[in-house]
Amino acid sequence: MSDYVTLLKESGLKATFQRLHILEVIDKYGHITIEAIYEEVRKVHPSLSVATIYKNIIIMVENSVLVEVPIVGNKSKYELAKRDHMHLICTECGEVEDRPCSAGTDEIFAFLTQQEHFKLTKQQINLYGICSHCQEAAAS
Amino acid sequence: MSDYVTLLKESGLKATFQRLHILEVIDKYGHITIEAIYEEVRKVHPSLSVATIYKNIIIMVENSVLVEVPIVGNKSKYELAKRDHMHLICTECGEVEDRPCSAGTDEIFAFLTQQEHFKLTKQQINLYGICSHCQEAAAS
DNA sequence: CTTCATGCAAATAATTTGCAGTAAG
DNA sequence: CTTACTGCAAATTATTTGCATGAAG
Repeated sequence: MSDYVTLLKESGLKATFQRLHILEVIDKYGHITIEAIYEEVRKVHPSLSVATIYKNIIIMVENSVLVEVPIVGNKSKYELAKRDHMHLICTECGEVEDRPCSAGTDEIFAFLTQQEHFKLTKQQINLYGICSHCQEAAAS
Repeated sequence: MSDYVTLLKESGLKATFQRLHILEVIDKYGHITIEAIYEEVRKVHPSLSVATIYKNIIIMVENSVLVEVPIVGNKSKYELAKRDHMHLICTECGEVEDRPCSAGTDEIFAFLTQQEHFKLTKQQINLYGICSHCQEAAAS
């Protein structure tokens, strides 16, 4: 799994134990808050400081290793950078799941971009609702 | 303009001077941060406290009078609740503009919802990029 | 070696809370 | 009247910063 080393170096960042550990935790959970990363990471590496997490999240977002997913009514979560996708965000349990962008949205956006003279750099499509799991739980 | 009184009452909230004032500021700016609301509002009503702004934003979001628009790398902005639309968010100047959801996206989402058994309650489509104004400014 | 990253503690910023006083309906 | 709202100050939480030490390349 540790080709995070390559990823970091290609981004001009040193591959420290702390960064690799943070990346592994994010990968494991898919989408995770800073606070949760901190709690998870310090199980293995108790001396790792919050300041280090903040500094690293910021620099890894700047270098497009990570992506911030801001969430209505909650703290932002972070995910590994990957090709465009949508988020299904459950407002009950807070889980975030990725889904491919439906065919067609690309064209719509491309059109909008040209018509608007808006230089698109990033899109975030976030669908909020109740996941099937929480719906089942509510039905009992 | 002050049919915010009706809006608030229908939502079960008292129509205080402070709330009306906050709503007018949000309407005037379209999309605005809590901090900016505070600065704007205290020009007219210097004794209005930040705590009041926070409490009111929270309760008006809960009652669907307002909508939070979380923004990557920045504080959330708030807007009056209105029918679904997209946001064009300029990463240079921070401006947010509304655009109608392109025809077609509704169907895509409806389909996804059924297929996923995900009970959709809200969608946020945020397109980040550089607005035409900032592109021109950069070209000089 | 040299540069960049870490960890700590302190500083700052953001948000929340409790409560006594006030205004809305 | 009665309930909900405001404003203040204090408490809490979140984030940032500076700097001496340590690790990566």
